Amino acid sequence: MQNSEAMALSTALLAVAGELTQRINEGVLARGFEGIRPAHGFAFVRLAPDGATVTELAAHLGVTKQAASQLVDEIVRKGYAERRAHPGDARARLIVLTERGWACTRAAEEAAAEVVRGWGQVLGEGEVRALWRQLGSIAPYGRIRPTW
Amino acid sequence: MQNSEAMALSTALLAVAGELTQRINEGVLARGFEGIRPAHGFAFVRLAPDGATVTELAAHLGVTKQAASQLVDEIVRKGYAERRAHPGDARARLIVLTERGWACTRAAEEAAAEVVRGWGQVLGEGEVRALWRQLGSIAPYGRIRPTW
DNA sequence: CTCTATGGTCAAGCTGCTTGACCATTACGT
DNA sequence: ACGTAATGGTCAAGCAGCTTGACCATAGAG
Repeated sequence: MQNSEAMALSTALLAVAGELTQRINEGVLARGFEGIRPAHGFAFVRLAPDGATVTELAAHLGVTKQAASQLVDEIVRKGYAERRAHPGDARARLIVLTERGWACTRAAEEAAAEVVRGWGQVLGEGEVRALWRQLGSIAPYGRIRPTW
Repeated sequence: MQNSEAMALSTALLAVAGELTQRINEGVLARGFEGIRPAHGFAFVRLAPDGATVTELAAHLGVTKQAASQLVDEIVRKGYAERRAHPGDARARLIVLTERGWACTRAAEEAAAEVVRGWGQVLGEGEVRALWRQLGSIAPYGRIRPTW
């Protein structure tokens, strides 16, 4: 594959990713969750299963732990998460989603599903699943870099 | 497709996009083009064919024209582009890439090709082309939003 | 039971974006 | 033509989110 073709593929991927991010964020805001930015969504993804420490969150987001701490301040202040004592390490705090945080996460899933349904109308269900499988097998582990 | 599946697909897409952006940027820097950020790359894409005005660039990047103007200041100062008189509109200026700007664009294409080759080793050439076709048909027109 | 490493926060600074104001040129309405 | 509004662009100030640097509390290693 030629370099220019690789760049065309890259551009298409980044365009789709940019639009997806924007539409999910708009969908979340439209469902009444104010003051939420895409970076918060990436944080929620990491917090959702069982919570995480500030340091773990920082690694997931690819920022300093100070920045992650500030982000946690913000979502705590807005009622989406809370800091709890960490079981087994008195230094650490476990950040967990509140019920409102979970509701926000569900809203993001709904918004994502809306966008993906639109893809399904263009590509068909089978191709969307193929896309999922392909992206899943080339996606890096663990970390998401919301910076570009 | 369930909401949680749509979110998993979205997460994979965004993870791939984030890694791609990072790797392209690293590749460009490694080829000796300093002081370049991903946002510059998105600008170069718009400037490459025939140049563009600041306002057009702002629309492409999804930022204010003041921000686009500052970005142009920066890439002009670093020697990647220059402002020329606009033929046919004395208010406007046409921003065009310099030879160094073109060299940087080619470096970005090489870096993108490296990443895509890696995908080819996992998926195979045919699937990568399928990915390209699928993404191309769901990509939005014109604008890229480098904000999330 | 020191000594070092780790989790977390506070404080200050920087960068890239925004809003607001303004000038030059163009397009429109009469 | 001519005056008014719209458009392209820049200057200036402010702000939000990130960084670096310093620091404290607890954990783990010897």
